Amino acid sequence: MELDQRKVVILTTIIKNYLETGEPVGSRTISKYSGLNLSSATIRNEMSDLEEMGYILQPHTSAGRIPSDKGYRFYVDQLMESHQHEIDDVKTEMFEKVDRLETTLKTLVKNLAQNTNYAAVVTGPSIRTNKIKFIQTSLVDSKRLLLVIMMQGNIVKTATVLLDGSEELDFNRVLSINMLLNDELSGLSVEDITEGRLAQLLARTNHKETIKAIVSSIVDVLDIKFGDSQIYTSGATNIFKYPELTESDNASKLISAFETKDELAALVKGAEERGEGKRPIQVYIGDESPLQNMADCSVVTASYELGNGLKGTIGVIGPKRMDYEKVLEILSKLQSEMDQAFK
Amino acid sequence: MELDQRKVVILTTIIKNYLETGEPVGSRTISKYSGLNLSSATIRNEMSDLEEMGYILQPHTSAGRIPSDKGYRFYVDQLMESHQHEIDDVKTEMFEKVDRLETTLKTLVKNLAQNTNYAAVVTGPSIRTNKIKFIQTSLVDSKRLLLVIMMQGNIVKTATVLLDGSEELDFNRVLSINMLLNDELSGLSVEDITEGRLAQLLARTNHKETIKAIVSSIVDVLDIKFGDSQIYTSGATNIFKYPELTESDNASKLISAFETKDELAALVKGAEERGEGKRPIQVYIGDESPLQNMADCSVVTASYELGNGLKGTIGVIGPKRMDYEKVLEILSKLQSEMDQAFK
DNA sequence: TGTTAGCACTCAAAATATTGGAGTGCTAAC
DNA sequence: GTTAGCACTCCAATATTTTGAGTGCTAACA
Repeated sequence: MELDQRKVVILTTIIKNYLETGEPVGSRTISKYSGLNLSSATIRNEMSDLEEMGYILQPHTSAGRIPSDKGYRFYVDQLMESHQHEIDDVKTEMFEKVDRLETTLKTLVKNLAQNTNYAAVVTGPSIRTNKIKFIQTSLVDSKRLLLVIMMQGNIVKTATVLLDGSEELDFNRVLSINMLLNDELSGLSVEDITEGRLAQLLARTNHKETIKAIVSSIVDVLDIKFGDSQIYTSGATNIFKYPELTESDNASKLISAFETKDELAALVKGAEERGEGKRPIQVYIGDESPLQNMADCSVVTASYELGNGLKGTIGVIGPKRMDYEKVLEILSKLQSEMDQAFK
Repeated sequence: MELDQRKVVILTTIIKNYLETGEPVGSRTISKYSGLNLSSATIRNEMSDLEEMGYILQPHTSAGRIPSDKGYRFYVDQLMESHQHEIDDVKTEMFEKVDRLETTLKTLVKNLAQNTNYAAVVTGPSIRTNKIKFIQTSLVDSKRLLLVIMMQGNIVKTATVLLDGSEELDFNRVLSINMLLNDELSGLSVEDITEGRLAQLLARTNHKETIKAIVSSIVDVLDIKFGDSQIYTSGATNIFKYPELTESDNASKLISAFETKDELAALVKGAEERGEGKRPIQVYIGDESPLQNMADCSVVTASYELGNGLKGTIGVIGPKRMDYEKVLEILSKLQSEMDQAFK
């Protein structure tokens, strides 16, 4: 059977109506609002076809129809087509304009949640692949060094290094250690700090123990798992606005995912990687998402790039009957707002 | 009417039973489990008295009784009495043993939620009253300084200072600026940084614009509102385990409080201040809590002290039928664990 | 005088029955 | 190909009944 123009109109009408109301849509409703001027009986015939083709389904006999995942997929693909220019715009360059990335991301995620009325998640660039700009240590007391690392994009990480006290340090020695560290390590990412590098470093100093402790701290701070990578969420409570996400213990599971964040991080990062080379906005509908908990949700992700390989992701999580059109629009709007913020 | 021994036993039995089951308790149950060897009829007479006195109430005629807030209050006060030694123990000194306070607090709050099955919240010491240990700035590029501040308790804050470029800086100039800053500001809290201080500082330097920018950054970073002060939460989803907190849109409100955190911060801080000079553990039952959203909850808070005026609070939020005994116990246990952690 | 058995009564919650209406599929006529 | 009409289905809302836990009161008892 073929999906002709009339069927497309009917399918779209069903979906749009269902997005608004969340109730199954009956033939009479479509007959009235599709603009096709067909009687409900005719519509019924077409709906029967659409159901057979898998685009819509009945929750039970004698109920109206609701879109299936396949139906949503068709709708979203169509939408992506017609918003192509906006979508391609999202990828943007804002490297080095960043001053307080953290603050910006927090604001961003908040706006996103408020504007969409869905839950929002934003990840900052991964530090694992980010490169060290400079390193600085300073003496806190006889057994402690304060370690400050600045990464590309002006992201700062700090740690305290505990010393065993076997090597005496003073201001000048710390200064030379700093010079050595910067000389050897700046421009590298954690992944670049190999055994070989370390050996090379140690060959150039008398303070071997101290250097060992510092480097191990550096790796510690930067070599963190998914879960700990910068991830901000907002609007988790928005899911309470959609009954289909709240029934039984769905709500509990979803909220829990937002509380622990690592599942979310994996989801969003996964989207980023899978999106490699593809369009920068991706939509997962229901089961398409890799997460069990999200089987009743749709997830829309957009990646952004700060340049120099620093990438992050913005995501919106809501019910399957999400207002996809609005979400796509907002994602591209936020992009330009971020541009403003980093001017 | 007097609350004699027998009435106390009955009241306690009602409360304990209700804590376990969450269901109204009837006279027959008490007759069986109180150990009093009285018939249900006698118990009924006593319950009638207890109700008149306001310790218990009936959700509706011909239902069993549940504790009123007054009843809970009586029970908790009694409990506090018998656990006095544990409770007084909670106040502890761990100043300067702290190495990564942040990590510890995160672990603490997680443990607390897991052990109690309630929601947990922990606040770090307020930075406003914390004193500066040392300050360090370093040149990032011609228009940017990296500012690192270490506070008492080895809490580190960083910021980037934007310069207008009117004053040229080099390594040695930054060094002298650092010395000056430490000389003038270390040992002070933000509250101590007055106009007078600033003037005094400026009198000693040629880099007036730079110093102004730096000090304003320092104040910015440290002089933050309640909401931004260190606050960690965990186990918000535990509230789904208690139906009485989930019905209608209670859950939504509670979870939302956990998401935004500032209300929570206010609650917990408030407890800390109101607890000034009193016992270090406090219990708020239902309406006793200053927060609307928490009217159906009980909140137990304990304050800890790192010494030198650095105080924080640990809180547990759960249903009114909270296992108060267990919570009090766990709070004192966690305290000793923290001691261990900081050895 | 305090305790208890017994009984009539109450009321929420669970189980069951009733109804209404939105929606469908099918058929026959246009 | 389109449509009116009709019998049929089934959810959801409402009403009804049943059940049982619990109460208060009274009268008898130790």
